[in-house]
Amino acid sequence: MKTSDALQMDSFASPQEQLVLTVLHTASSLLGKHRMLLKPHGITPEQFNILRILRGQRGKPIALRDISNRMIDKNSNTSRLVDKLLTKGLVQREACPDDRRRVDIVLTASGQQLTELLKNIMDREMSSLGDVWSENDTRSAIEVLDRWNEQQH
Amino acid sequence: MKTSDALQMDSFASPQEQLVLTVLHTASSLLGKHRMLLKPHGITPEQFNILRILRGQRGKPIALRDISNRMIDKNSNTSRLVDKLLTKGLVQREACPDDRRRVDIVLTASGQQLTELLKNIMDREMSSLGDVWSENDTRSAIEVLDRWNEQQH
DNA sequence: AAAATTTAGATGTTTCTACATCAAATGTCT
DNA sequence: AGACATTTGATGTAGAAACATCTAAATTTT
Repeated sequence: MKTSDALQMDSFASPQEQLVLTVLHTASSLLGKHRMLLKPHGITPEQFNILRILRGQRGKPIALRDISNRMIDKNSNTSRLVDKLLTKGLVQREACPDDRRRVDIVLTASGQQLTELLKNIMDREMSSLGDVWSENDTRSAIEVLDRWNEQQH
Repeated sequence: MKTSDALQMDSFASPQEQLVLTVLHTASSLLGKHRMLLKPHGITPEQFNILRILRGQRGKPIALRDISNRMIDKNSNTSRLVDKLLTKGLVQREACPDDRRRVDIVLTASGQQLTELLKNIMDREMSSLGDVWSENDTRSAIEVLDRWNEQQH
């Protein structure tokens, strides 16, 4: 359902307002879909975000701080999200020798296994988007959105 | 900061994945900005969403159910959000004569006043987006995103 | 080196979300 | 009409976000 229909709005103050609402609505919808896909495995999208970051490290430990910096939602409380993953035995904490304030995180074997499984699920979902979004359209939409992001901070 | 820089990603599996992450990141960033703008007035973006819907009614009562349908985030618990607005004296509940299950909501005078103030703030914010987003680019980005939304449900 | 500042992470608190459940009113079906 | 299903909204609850605060360790300043 188009955003204007989903929100039952028949007019917008400006195309810019419409884009803002469309982005917010699309994000909420995408996140809902991700939540649904991950739920059977007891993982939230926020937790998966961390798993994906750790996977990108290919075994190299990464400090909690650096995980935070790479999160989609910078407000997420990475400390407590990692706690959840720890409880599930998916990640391990390691003391950081050269800076004792830091806490390094790595995937455990079962964490790697689950992450691969989830990544396959998510990749399949992403690749299905190719049917709706041509590469050109996709790139131009990215460019438009990022133009706003570049202005921030 | 561009999304790829903000997330410190140097490559994406596909442009489609990049767009998904860009949409999520942009939405989080937009929402953060809105939260910041509304905070001095004790209103969250979710609450403002309801105020904006009520404003669109121009005094005509609207059932809680219909507010839910028009919310950006369909998961929002409209019942409890309206409670917050009630406590602040911004809205009023009214019994609905023809269907006693329903609860109609209207803005109070002070609710109208605050909503106008907040709408001015948000409109000013939106119109500043015109500097980054040309009308053509904006329309095409909306079209691309909505193409995915149309596929859902 | 001592003092002051900054940084990394944990934790406390309040509010909100996500999800399930519940009760009452309405609608449907036979 | 009576039984069953659906709709509308409220509410209970676990967990997460938002925000502030706190401790320890490192860095900078003087």
